[in-house]
Formats: sequence, C-alpha cells, structure tokens
Amino acid sequence: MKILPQEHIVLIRQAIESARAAGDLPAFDLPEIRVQPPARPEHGDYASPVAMQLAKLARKAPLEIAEIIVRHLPEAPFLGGASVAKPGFINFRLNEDWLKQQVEAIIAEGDALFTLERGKGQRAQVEFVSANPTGPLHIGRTRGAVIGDTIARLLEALGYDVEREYYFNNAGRQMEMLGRTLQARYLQALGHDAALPEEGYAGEYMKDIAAQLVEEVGDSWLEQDWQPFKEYAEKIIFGWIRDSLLRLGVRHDVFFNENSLYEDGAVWRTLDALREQGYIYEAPVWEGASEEERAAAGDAAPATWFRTTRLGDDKDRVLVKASGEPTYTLPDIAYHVNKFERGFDLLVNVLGADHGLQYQTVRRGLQALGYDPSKLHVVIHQMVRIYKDGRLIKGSTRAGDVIPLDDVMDQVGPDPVRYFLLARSPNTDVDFDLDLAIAHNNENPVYYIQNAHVRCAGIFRMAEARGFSDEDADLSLLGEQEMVFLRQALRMGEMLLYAVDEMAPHQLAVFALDTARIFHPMYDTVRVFHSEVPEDVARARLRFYRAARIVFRRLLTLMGMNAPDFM
RNA sequence: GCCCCCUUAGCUCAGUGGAUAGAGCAGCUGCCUUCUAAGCAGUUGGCCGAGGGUUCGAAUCCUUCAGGGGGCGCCA
Repeated sequence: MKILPQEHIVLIRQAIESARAAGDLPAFDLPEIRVQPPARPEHGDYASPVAMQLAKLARKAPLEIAEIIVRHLPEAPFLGGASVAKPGFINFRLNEDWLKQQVEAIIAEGDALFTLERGKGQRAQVEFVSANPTGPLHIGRTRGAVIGDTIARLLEALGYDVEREYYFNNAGRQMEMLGRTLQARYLQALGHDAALPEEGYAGEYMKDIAAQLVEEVGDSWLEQDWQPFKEYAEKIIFGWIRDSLLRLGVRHDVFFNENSLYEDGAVWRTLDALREQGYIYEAPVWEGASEEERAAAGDAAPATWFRTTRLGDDKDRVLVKASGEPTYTLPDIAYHVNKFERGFDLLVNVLGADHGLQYQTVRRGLQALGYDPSKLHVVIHQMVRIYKDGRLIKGSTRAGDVIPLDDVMDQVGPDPVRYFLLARSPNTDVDFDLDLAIAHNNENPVYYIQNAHVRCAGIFRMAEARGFSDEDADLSLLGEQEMVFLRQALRMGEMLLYAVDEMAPHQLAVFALDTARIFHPMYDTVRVFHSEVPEDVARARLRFYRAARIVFRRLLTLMGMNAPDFM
C-alpha cells in the first residue's frame, strides 16, 4: 500500500523543480517537506505548510508560492485536486474513484495489510521482559512485555526479520536466596522448624512450590543443600512465566543466559577491551571522589572502575567489586557487545524506569568500545501503579506484595491487559485500577474496538445465510461515509512508520480507537441487508465491509489482541 | 544535591512546529420491527502548571521556576 504523505512529498518536490525550470521560483536549498492530514476535514485529506517555510528562501509571499507549486503539480492517480488556503497552506484531496478502489487493494493485501518495505532484508532484535525467575510475572513487568512484543510486531509490519529475546540470570545471589527460601518452605511443609532467610522471598507462591516438591520427592530432600532447591524453584517459576506470557500472546525466540557470558569468557574479554581503550583502573574509591568519600572508604580493598566520567557521567562506575566478583553492569555490557556482534541492523531494549541509569552505563561501555550506539534503541517505560479497593499496592517480589499477571487475566482476560498497558505513552505512569478494569468491562475501549470486528463478522454470517456474494461489486456505488472510513484506514501506514520512528507503540492503540470511532456511526446508517438498500449497493457495501474487517483484524493482531467473531 | 518522567475538560489520557486543541469515562436528553444497543444521535465541560525566549506560526522547541512520580549501591 502507498504511504500517502510520502507520495505527496514526491509530487511537491517535482512541482518545485518544474517551477524552477520555468523560472517561477529561484534556486534554494529545499528544507524538509512535511505533509500531514489537516486538523479539519474540510481542509482536505492531506496538507502541506511548505509554502510558508519557503517564503524567506524564495523571497515571495507564501500564498504566491503555494499557487506556483499547485500550478506545477504533476498528475497522480490518487490525487483528486489541490488548492491554496489562507496563510499559505496547500490542501490536497484524494481522487474519489481511486479511494473507492482501495477496497480491492486492502482485500488483496489481507492479513499482510500495510506490511512495508522499510526493514526489508534487515534483522532486528527486541529484548524485553528479562525478569529473573524469582517469582510469577507481575503486572508491572507485564507492561514491558506488552510494549516489547508490540514493538516487535510493529517492526515485523515494517518488513524486518524480528527476533524476540529474554535475558536472564540464574546464578546470582537472588537465585541463591530463592533456593534457600524453598529449602525453608520445604522443611516447614514437612513439619520441621525452619526460618526464612532474611532476604528470602516471602510470597505465598513459594509455599505452593514446596507443597509440589513434597508431593514429588517426599522427605528424601531433608539433607539437601540449597542448590537443588534453587534449580527446582527456577524450573517451576520459569514455567509459570512462560505460560503467563503465552497466554498474553508473547513468545520469545531466544532465552539468553547471562551465565554463558562467563562460560565463554566474554565478560573478561569485555573488561580487557575496555582496559585497552584506557577506561579501566583499580582503586579503593573513584578518581574524582571527595575527601569525605575517601575517608569513608578508609583502606578498603581496590575495586575495578570504569572511567565513565570521560563519557559524560558525573561519577565513575564499578565493574568488578573488591571481592573480585563483577557487578551486574559488566556482564550487561558484555551482553550488548554480544548483541552487536550478532549482526543485527536494529536493536531495541525495553526497560522499566528503575533501570534508566543502568542503561546509560551500558551505552557508555558500547561507545568506549567503538560500537555505534545509535543502532540501539532503549525504550524506558514508567511504572505501573496498581490500585485495589482504592488503595495503592506497592509491588515487591521479595515481600510477596505483588499482583500476579495471571490473577488479573483470570478476571479480565488477556485483551484488556494488553490494551490498557499499551494505550498510554511509555513515558507516562499507568494507574491500573483493578476494580475499574473488572467492573467497567462493558464500557471498555477494548470492546469498542473488538465490537467493530464482531459487527463485520455478523454481516458476513448474514450474507452466507442469504447466499449473497460480493463478487463483481461496483465500488463506485460507495458513499461519503465509507470514504471517510477508507481515508482513515489508508493512514495506517503513516501511523506504523511514526510509531516505530518514535518508539511509541501506543500510537497503535490510539489509531485503533479512532478507527472504531469512525466505524460505528457509519455501521449504524450504512446497512447492507435492508429492504431499502438496492442489491447492487448492498453488493458494494458488502465488499467494503470485507475490507473494513481486514483493517480491524490487522489492527487487533498488531496489538496482540483477538479479533473475535462473537461477543 | 544530581539525573529521568509527568503537569492538557470533573476523572483517566491522546495530541508528529501549522488552520477553530481531541477521545474515553462521569453528567444530562433521546433512540432497539431490519447485519450484535458492548451501539447511535444530541448536549454540558479548557488562562494546554507559571514566567521568559526562538519562530511567519508554540500545547509541541529552548530556558527559569513551581507541583507530583521514579531513580541516584563494590544489589540484581
């Protein structure tokens, strides 16, 4: 399908060239030409302020420039006309016959509607969720899952070959605590006296795992140390996470274990590479430390520091602790080096706001090693606040005070979860009111959008029952309302490009709702099977609704939601 | 103290330097004999946090300030 603003820009450029050749416009460097749908439909389908931008360069009045451009505008099948409006806008109208014929173009593309060329032949990777297996997936993490998966779907729509990756660590202190917690719960389940470790995981789910373990091995693990418990807990919890994600429509292609970066020596190679570039030193405190900091450190053992201040940081960062153990940051840099070495053309990393600083250090590491950091897009989303009974729930996996995703999906289903977490800009905090999500589910935008698809499906059930076909429909019989819908549908391509360029997947949710807003009033009056609708008009309308159904199925699929036939 | 995000209708939020700033929810008035009323029609509601700047043009860009959220470990 055509991306209409781009097509219009080509025409404007040609018009300016031709105006210059004719001596109507002087020579000047062309600024970026913008074409957008105007705020008000009576101004046309697309509009450009280019003449106003050019006024100074061409030393002519905007209105005059606009007239000149319009006069030199070449013809195009989609172009119905162009006019000049007051301050100096050029307004374009689509050719109505062409517009009506787009019904066939939409049907021809089907489920691949608006699959673009942008990423053709290129590989993209999206890393998201990346939660360590210490507890069930909770609603806060789910925001990253929804944003990441939707970005992946958008990239696929742009023609990229996309890989979804999940990075995890099953070797650290967190996991030891998990093992020790299960050990304690196991002993308790068998009636022994055992205290939870101080930094253990207090959530009820650890009791469930213990009960399951007792059922499997009885009392034969009484003398076991924490390691087998850790492995058992990890296996169970990863199963939960995978199942929850699957239920949400999210499936990762690669699970990348941080440990492998130690096994193949990548962690230390990364440190050596940074050292070679002169970014590494050993010291008890960082080079720029104040007297107080130095005094506080006393004669502590030296740690290994990354001179990030040379790259704009206000403080250097530790990569290897005095104990000789790396911090989380070093393997994370090594991991991103690994990603770059795998030859992706585009990397996306979806993180919660609490990791904002971390990624800065990783980015500086990549920069220090000579990688092009512009290839890496980091999407940082703000937090999800959950309200239940009007009360804010502070989520901590360790304290067990979290709402598991599955509990929410049990109550509202996966589609509203996806929609609510997608529909807001990643930059905004989300207030997820559980009571509202459940109680008001009939007045949800989710169902408003899905109902558009349901209504289309209903028309085709009726068509089938009556044996009525849309073959050889005469699309010229379509009316004004159908054209309003088609104009909106044809803007989908622009929206997809914008959503990816800005890493703003919520654009999809906004666009889907806008499209449904146009659909429902139209459906109310543009009937197919009605005694007053002549057969040839009915045929054209049925053809049109076939296209409309494809539009909604495509939008819902891109959002990872169902496109139901019944509700 | 430093960094990031937010501030737009009663509430929750969209808004890509362009023309008269938009939805949903809540409120009010109507509409089911025709393909799903989870819908439609109508209506109420705005100093776009405040000041300054850039621009032909600012909710949008820059800057100062105020208010709210989050982050600032040799944790992961």
